[in-house]
Amino acid sequence: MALKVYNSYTRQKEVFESITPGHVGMYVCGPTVSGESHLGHARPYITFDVLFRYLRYKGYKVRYVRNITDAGHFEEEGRAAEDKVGKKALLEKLEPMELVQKYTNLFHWAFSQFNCLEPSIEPTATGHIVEQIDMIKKIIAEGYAYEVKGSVYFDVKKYATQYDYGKLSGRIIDDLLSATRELDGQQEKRDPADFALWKSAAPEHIMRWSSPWGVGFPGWHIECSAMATKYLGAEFDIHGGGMDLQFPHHESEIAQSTICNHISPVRYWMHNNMITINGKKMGKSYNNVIKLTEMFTGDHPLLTQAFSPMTIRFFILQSHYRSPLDFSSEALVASEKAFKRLWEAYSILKEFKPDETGENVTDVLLEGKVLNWLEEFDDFMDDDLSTPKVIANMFELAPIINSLKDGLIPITSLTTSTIKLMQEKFEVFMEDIFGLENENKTGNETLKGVMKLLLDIRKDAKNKKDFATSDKIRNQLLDIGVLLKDEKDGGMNWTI
RNA sequence: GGUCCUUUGGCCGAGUGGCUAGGCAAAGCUCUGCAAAAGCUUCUACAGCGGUUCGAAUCCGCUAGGGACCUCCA
Repeated sequence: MALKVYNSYTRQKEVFESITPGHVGMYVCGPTVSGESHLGHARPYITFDVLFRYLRYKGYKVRYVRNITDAGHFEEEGRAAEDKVGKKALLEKLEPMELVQKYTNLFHWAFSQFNCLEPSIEPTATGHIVEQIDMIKKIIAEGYAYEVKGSVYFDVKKYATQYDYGKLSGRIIDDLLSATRELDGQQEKRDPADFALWKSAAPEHIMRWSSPWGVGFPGWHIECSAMATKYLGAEFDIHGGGMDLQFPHHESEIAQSTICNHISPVRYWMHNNMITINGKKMGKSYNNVIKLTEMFTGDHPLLTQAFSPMTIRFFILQSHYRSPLDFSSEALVASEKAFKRLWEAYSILKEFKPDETGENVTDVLLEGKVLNWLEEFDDFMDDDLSTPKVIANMFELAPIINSLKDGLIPITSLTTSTIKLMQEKFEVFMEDIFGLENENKTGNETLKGVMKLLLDIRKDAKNKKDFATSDKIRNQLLDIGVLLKDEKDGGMNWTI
């Protein structure tokens, strides 16, 4: 089956066909490193990490470009231009690049916790000022930008006469052009809908570069256009990002690149929906953010406990990326338990020795069901990354795995090849595609030795019906977070 | 105000007109020294009203609630 993705540009699911067979160019808008990443940021980077992993699974060679926005851009056109990064740096008495480095490191750390693969290229805006200036020059030469007092603006009105500005975001150009904004400096622009390509820098502005139009800094939208063009070409396959970036950011990217390269830059625009908290989007402007470090430690009034990176990753995968996802501690707790149960079943599955069974099916019905659920893994992913459905199927299989282990279902019910397929599919989807990983810290050899000793003592106690000792060991271990489970055959299991 | 989206059982969330989504919680049972885990079973919902249809959570309309974007935002 062919992969289908929802293209925001055409507003429908389309069969994915890459421009260059076997290769995919993918660009995702990265973080602005002027602050700490919060829960909302986890969604796009995990979503597109799964897409990246799935494309590779499908056999594509993928160049995944995700930028770092480290050049502060103005907060609002026309208003006194403020360099976000520069401004905060003053307050914290740090060099701008020191701050950028700090938050970039933190970002990298958080997303490695999420087991996100590193992008193929992670370009920084400050490292591509030259490319951005070149691109602006080209746009001016093409006649779609004009300079005013050291700033350069894109001429949206002119662009709209030939191209469909507003198509991606469903904007009506006349509304945009007639929109009136009571902002200072608005007079500079020929039309309120015009956006800045280059802003002249006020003297107090720390981040500044020389340009043909004077000292200043690049507009926000131009960095993505410049870097995407440089590393992926004039036309590339996938551009991803949060829905809130559709307008004006992505709309403007299309305009800039189209004028510069004479071709619409992106084949498939993909946008993830927002994470909400009490029904409201999580965002700086709403003052309702929960930072990732707070999620990991549980140190936030809205959190009843700490939540591990894998719990959060699983929580995000349990909903479809284009649906809004409402955060609550309760929902995270549910995901934590669900993930634990699923991973446990997966671990059990890994231990199966399929050779014990044969090629003679003793339960045709079950065999058929299992095979069907497994086949659907791929179908569901092909259908615009329906991760929740894949997970639902995994949960259909979990009781079967557990029953096979406990002997409630004879192992001979399924053929060798089915067991092997199940093992293979679970491994590929859980680990390679979903990027989930074991969080148990049971790998330490010393700890293992100590635990073996404790279990031996407890087994002896149990055999002597010394339940006081047996329970003491179990309860005290539970107090420090080690869960003991007795098994049917008298064995014992433990997890942290 | 404009554009668009959304409203599913106690909670979270899939849902392509006809077939049990799934998870968490809760209850009962089985297993068990007791637990835990596991297994089985129960709880069967689609905001309201009207329409289309043999048949609608799914399509259309109206009403009500919620949200996103229009300004930095993933």
